[in-house]
Amino acid sequence: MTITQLKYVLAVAEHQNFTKAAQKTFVTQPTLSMQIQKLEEELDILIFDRSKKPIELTAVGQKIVTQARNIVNESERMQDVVDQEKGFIGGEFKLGIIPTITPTLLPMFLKTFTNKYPKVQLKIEELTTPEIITKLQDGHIDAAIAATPLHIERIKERALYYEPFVGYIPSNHRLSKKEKIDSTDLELDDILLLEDGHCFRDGVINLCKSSKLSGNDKFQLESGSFETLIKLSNEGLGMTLLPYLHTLDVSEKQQQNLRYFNEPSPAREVSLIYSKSELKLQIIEALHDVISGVVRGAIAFQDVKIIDPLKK
Amino acid sequence: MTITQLKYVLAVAEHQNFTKAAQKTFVTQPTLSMQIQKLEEELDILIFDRSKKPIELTAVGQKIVTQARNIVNESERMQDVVDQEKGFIGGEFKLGIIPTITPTLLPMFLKTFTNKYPKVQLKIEELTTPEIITKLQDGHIDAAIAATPLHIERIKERALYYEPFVGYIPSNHRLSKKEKIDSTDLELDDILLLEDGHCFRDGVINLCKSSKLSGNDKFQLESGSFETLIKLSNEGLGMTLLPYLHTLDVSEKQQQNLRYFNEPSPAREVSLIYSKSELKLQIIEALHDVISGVVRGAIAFQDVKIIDPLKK
DNA sequence: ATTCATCATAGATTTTATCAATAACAATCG
DNA sequence: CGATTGTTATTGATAAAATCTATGATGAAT
Repeated sequence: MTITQLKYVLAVAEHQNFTKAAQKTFVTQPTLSMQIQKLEEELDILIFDRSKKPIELTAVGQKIVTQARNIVNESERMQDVVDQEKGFIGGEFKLGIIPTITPTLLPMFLKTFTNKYPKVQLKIEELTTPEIITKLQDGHIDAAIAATPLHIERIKERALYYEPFVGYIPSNHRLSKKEKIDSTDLELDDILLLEDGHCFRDGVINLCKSSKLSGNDKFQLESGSFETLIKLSNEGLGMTLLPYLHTLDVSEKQQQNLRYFNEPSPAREVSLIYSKSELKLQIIEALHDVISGVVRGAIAFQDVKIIDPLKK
Repeated sequence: MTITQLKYVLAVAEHQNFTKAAQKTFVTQPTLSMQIQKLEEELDILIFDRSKKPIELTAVGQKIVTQARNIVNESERMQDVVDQEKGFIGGEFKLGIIPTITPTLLPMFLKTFTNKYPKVQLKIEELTTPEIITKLQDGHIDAAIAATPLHIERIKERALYYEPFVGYIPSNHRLSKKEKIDSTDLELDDILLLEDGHCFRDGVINLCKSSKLSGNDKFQLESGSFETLIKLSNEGLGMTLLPYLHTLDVSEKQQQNLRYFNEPSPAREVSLIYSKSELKLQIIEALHDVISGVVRGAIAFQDVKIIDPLKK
């Protein structure tokens, strides 16, 4: 049994296809076939059921894959051990970020980080929360930035900051007169939301439910960006909710439409999350320090009430 | 990095000598040198300090060895995973036993076990408790039977039975008249003990201390076997203490010299202990079931008071 | 029936691990 | 101080293996 063989097994298990797995592992398909056969022979058991289309893991195969992940993870951590001892912080690091955070947060810390840790090659990918979770578990990304708490097994969370929601309320809206709004004021019907799949949407829906209405969805426009939402809102189609950091970017004129919540302001917790296997922990800690340092100045709310991003 | 290379590193780290490590791993010394050099090159760090005699691990080397143990352990568990799924219980299994348990317990369960699990090749080694601890941690034995609790990190304990101490008191002894003895009756000066290194000895010393005397060692005979102790005791050199199972073997005449303790009788807890990595857990469980089943009939004491084997 | 997608097999090739022999080095001893 | 011993490193040869290209086999889809 070799580590290489185990990596091949993981690749095939993931893609359910020898040919694709071969491409991903940069070898030819026969190489994969042979090596996996050798492993199956050594363990004297079938890992894959090749009669099914697409190919499937056998019952034992499932457990073998789990154990293989263990071994491969541990083996990849060897370089971490050495790096840590050398005080070296570098190498490729894949970071996932949810779309509602990227445009505001990324510019805030990216330059600082790459300056401070020039040897780290950050590969940033915009992903939804569910995508992040599976990719973390499969080891396709090293860490991610998402709204928490997620309460997911084998995923660790390290809070970066707490970001309050802010109401964006056009002048013709019923709440426009209020200087500060309250979560009990919200009615799901007249809030413009991001399209489905964004966890920010779920958080907001959850927020409304907890106050008043349980949403009859007769009229709803949904968009993928806050820019669009603001424009729609200006057209008189309803209010919307923005994450605080986003409000720093809106034009001066539109700033007047912002209405903060009475404290405790509803907020989302934004965390750096990563697998419990804690690969590349040095880089994760470096990221955490840079980001929370950079954000600390920008957000200074006292009392917030965290909204659960997953509860539906 | 290959699993083989990691095993070589572990072997050299253990023997502090390439030549010996090569013999233990059944390859030639140049093979070891080369493979370890390759690994050092790949990680770009020195694992061994070859200037020291005998050879030493570098600081990073220490951590690499720890991580290598992880990986090698996990990789060896792969076969376990398969075996478990197949319901197969077999293979080589190295079991350590402390000398004060072997002669009585081994005959009780060995035949039953090998009959029930003919595919397991038990390799039994008699070892002292400290030897067992290091060998468990180094992965040289799979499990061991010893007096517990040990309170050692990374070692799990599964109690097999509780074995009371029994006094062996020759007719001329001051306690001979009593039908049942009490731990407060014991005086360290007149108890014959096994030689140093046997944890049974430590347990007994501890027992006395907790009652009366803190031992001025002006007169002490020490032996390596209970047989000898009994004979010495018969010569009038003092009483001794025997573990209960051992008393089943003494001659009828000598049975009359046995004095049980008032309940709660001091006792030792005997456990199957194994590394937290839980390799070959199926066999460990099989062993546990067989042994505790076989002993259950032999020992039927109600109330015992466990003596700590390590507290000094 | 033919095509397509997919995995297995065969034989050639390259890479790698291992070995035997020996060199290099350091410590020890006479 | 040189010889000896115990140790690791180096070298070149050999065996083992991993991988590749080309092709065969199989089953599903057209």
